Amino acid sequence: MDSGSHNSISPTEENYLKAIFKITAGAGLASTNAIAQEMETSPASVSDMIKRLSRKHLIDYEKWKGVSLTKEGRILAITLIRRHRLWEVFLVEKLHFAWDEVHEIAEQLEHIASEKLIERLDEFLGTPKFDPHGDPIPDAEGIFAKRKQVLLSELNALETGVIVGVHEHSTAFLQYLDRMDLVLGAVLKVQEIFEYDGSMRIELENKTSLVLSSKVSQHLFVQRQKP
Amino acid sequence: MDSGSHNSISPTEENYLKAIFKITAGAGLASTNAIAQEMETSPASVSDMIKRLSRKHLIDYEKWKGVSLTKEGRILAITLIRRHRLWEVFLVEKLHFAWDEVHEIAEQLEHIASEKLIERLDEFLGTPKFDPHGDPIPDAEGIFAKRKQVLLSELNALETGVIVGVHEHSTAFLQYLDRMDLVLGAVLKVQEIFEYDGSMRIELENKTSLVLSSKVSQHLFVQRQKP
DNA sequence: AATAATTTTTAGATTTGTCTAAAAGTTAGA
DNA sequence: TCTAACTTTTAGACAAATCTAAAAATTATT
Ligand SMILES: [Mn+2]
Ligand SMILES: [Mn+2]
Ligand SMILES: [Mn+2]
Ligand SMILES: [Mn+2]
Repeated sequence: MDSGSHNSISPTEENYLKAIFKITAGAGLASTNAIAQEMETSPASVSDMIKRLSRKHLIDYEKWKGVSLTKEGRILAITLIRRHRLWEVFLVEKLHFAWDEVHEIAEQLEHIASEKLIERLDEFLGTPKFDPHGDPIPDAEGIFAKRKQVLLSELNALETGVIVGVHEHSTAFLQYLDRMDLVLGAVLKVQEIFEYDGSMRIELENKTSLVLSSKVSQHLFVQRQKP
Repeated sequence: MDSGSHNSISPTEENYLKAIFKITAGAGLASTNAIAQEMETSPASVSDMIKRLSRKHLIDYEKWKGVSLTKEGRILAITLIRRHRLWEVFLVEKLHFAWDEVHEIAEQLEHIASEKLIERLDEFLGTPKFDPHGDPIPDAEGIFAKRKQVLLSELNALETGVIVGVHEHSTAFLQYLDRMDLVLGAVLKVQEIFEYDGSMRIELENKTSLVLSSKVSQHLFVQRQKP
């Protein structure tokens, strides 16, 4: 169950590990301030928590230097991400939640402690490789699926792509995409790119034509389609 | 969301409300000692918690007198029971857990706060009326399904009954029942009752004959079958 | 290099939930 | 009724997680 230290870990500690993983992208250093911002808490609280996580050997830490995850800490963080994304799949696929409604609930569900539960859930869902936002779901060994993807903004005129993920997870963005039928799996063709403001005109399969701001095209992941 | 008081309620507080509901069966008084036993904690801690719950108007309390749930506290307790039992159905029906494995996990899942989640789950499960142990699941208005049931020990010789629930939820008992094929829905006929120790011989549909101790027959709920 | 700005840590409080030990109140027995 | 047994409450401590304010260290600027 508790891979490594027999010390139990609280939901709060788990959230810190996830935050550090996110900041460091798995390896590298996270600053106190960056963690405080990610956790929406004060730097002083982060300093306290850093000591706790360090005592539990979940992070490496030297005063004034920033922190990095230990192997054990990284495994735990990836487990958390696996749980979070599997629950998101469950909420969307089985309970028919919209993709902008699931994050908050998964944020709670990810802390349910039962290895068997998550493996059964994975099986029940058909071992999905990506969550409803297109983010990869690490397998039981912690390996993330990889995929050739680029930002929509990197496509050139006349190129075709399939939407496979979002680079921003805000409710506002997700609801905007829904409204525009820019859902995962949608195929689009870039018609023209306006140098003036970086916006682009695209066409969907049903011939709908849309103009997307550069902010939108920079937050959508697509897979190039060779014609 | 928070029916009534805008004050948030912690998982611990929720567990206390469930304990008080269980002791009082919805109405009546619960003593400090009884709550301490149910919560597996000290009477001193219970005294502290009683003050907190009283301040939040979830229980009525006068020193030295014992506590009772307010309307709001009772609604919350029933909501918890609803969540717990719905999750147990999910774990058994969808994730194929055994009935003796689900309590601990449901004990965690019941604290996930999202009204929409539980209503969607209910729908997904087909609005079940009873959980895997035969306990009634209150509906969204807090109404428990009722059912004519008696303890197996109340049946007379030659009477027939269907197993509909258990009156004890220990792992040992549930696993014993599994081993004996005494599962929910099993039909049995009382063949004879031994006055010596109150044990009874029963026959299952597949003609298996078993002798059950009085301890077993006093912890199994059955529905009488008119022949 | 000296100073200013920023980042990080420490100090001291607070809330929640728990504990043990001791005091206070209630109930039951002789 | 008076004492014994019990239940319940209070007192005082502690760990987790947070906060604000202040001190210390680092980094950037002149
Ligand atoms: Mn999410
Ligand atoms: Mn996601
Ligand atoms: Mn249970
Ligand atoms: Mn149950």
